[in-house]
Amino acid sequence: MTDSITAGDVAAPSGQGGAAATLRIAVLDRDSGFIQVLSKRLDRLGWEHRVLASPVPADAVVAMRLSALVVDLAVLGPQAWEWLERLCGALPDLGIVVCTGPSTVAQRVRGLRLGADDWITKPCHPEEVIARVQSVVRRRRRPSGRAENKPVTAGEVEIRSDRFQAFVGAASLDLTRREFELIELLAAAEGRVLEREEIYSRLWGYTMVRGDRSVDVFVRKLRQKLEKASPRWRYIHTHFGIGYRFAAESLDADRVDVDVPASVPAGWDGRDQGELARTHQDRQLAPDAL
Amino acid sequence: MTDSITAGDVAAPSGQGGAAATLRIAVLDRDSGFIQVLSKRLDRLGWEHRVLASPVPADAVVAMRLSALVVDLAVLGPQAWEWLERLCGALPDLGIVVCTGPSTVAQRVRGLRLGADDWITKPCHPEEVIARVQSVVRRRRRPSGRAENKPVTAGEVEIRSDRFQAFVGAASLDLTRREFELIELLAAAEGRVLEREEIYSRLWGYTMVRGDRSVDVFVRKLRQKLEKASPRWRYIHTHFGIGYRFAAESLDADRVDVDVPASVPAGWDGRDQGELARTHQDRQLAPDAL
DNA sequence: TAGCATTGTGAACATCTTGTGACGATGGAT
DNA sequence: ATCCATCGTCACAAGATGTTCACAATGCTA
Repeated sequence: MTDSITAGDVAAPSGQGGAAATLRIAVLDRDSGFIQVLSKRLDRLGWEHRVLASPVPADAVVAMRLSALVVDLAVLGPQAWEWLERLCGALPDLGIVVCTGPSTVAQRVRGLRLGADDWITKPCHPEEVIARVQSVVRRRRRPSGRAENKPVTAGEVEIRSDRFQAFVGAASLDLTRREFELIELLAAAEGRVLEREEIYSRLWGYTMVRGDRSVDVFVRKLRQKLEKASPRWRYIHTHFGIGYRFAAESLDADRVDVDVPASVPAGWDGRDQGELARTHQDRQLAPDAL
Repeated sequence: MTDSITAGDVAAPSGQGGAAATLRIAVLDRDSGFIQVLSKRLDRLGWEHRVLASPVPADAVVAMRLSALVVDLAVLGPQAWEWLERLCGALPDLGIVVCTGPSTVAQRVRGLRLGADDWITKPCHPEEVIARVQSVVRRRRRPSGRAENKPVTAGEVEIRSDRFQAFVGAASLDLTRREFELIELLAAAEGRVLEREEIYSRLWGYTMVRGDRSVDVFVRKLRQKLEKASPRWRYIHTHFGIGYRFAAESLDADRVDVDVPASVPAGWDGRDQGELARTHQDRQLAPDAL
């Protein structure tokens, strides 16, 4: 929206390979001494960072794609709480570290309850600020074991996180980054329905605005590539008014294959397969398909 | 910016349908005063917690299946760092909050780098400890959300919130979003009568205008689908002038099955089953049915 | 039993959602 | 500087879902 910092996009929250990803930080503060010292440290660490001197609208913060934000509530003035609450609501994935002057226990508790991840009282040592930011960010990327994950298979496709790519046999689906993130996310949900909002916030890192069609568009692109590579299967199922569900289902009439064995009793729906083949719209499978 | 900590001061951001999951906490400390006050607070919150007085081997901590651990490094003695590092390595998902006496910046940074999620300096207010523990735990269980809920069963139907759908055996009821929300709401009420106004406001989010028939219409749609999928049962009962009640009742003459035992007094109405089968209308239950 | 109020029904109508193809912006690579 | 891949937004069309309405059926009260 407003501006980007420098380099291309920072690793999406979900993403990240093994190496310590570069962090992208913003500091919202006016204390020039503090800023100067902190900036110097951040530079040395190689973290992308920028300094904001005045309350930035939550939307603008969203556009910055930050890993974390260090903020002095004093800069925000009277609407500090409101601002904080809105920001936390819009960016559940953003690490927020309040670093501000003397405060009461009640204030700190309130800030933390509103969604702040940490609260540091000034004066403080910049090294501690950095350590706490790291701590906050560290927790965010939980399933760090991406590298160790075995490849996931569903129907004919094999999703290999180590290559950021999906395959059918030896052929690559040639997925782009977003497409891969999407299929990975869906497949990881193991047949659960994921709401659009959740998909969006996990892929893009912030809250979806009403009317955004990005998820739909990427689902279509993914479907096209899946269809081309594995025409006899359906993988992504639409749940009207809700979102999408990933489950490999064979279109071959003689049997109903699903990536989860021991699952679908035949005659799962009373609908004929033909209709399934015609549309992505989908009825639920048996509950025990999980 | 002044405020006190009153009871329901700030709703947890996670708020919404799912009741705040019970947390399981351990406190490793010897400061009896601190422990006593903190325990009292934890009790009131309904969190499961236990107090440990001496360094517990990491394996033992694993077995406790904690959400978070509050620890005073002083208890650990000289091997505190080593212990901390081992624990963090073994349980990357465990929230670790160090709560200990005066320390240097270097010590705090070291602790945080080793894997601690937060560091509180004593003396401190127990409310702040709790708020920081919540903050630490908050992000850890984000993606779970709705998936945690076990499926609800009533009569022949199984309501699965992870699929936004209800099933009878292997067959889906093919509910739309609103229909599903309705059955979910009714079923969650466990046999209580829900007034129209309440149903409306919980599903639509605003208050019902007089004369709005939406709830009735959706009840009918739901009934149709339930009837088709499970003809020998009645699930939604009308309470004239009030609203609806969800309870699985078998139409088979030999016995009256109800999903909520002890709710419907036998011979609950003096009506014969035949009439029940003919209409949805339903007399009030005995007062204790509430 | 009559009469009014409440609820059940079916269908028409209004909205909202999703699938799709195309386009312009952006950033990296050649 | 130019070319290419990717992304995200639009506008449109086809469907699905949600709402409203008129009327029938049922319940409650006088």
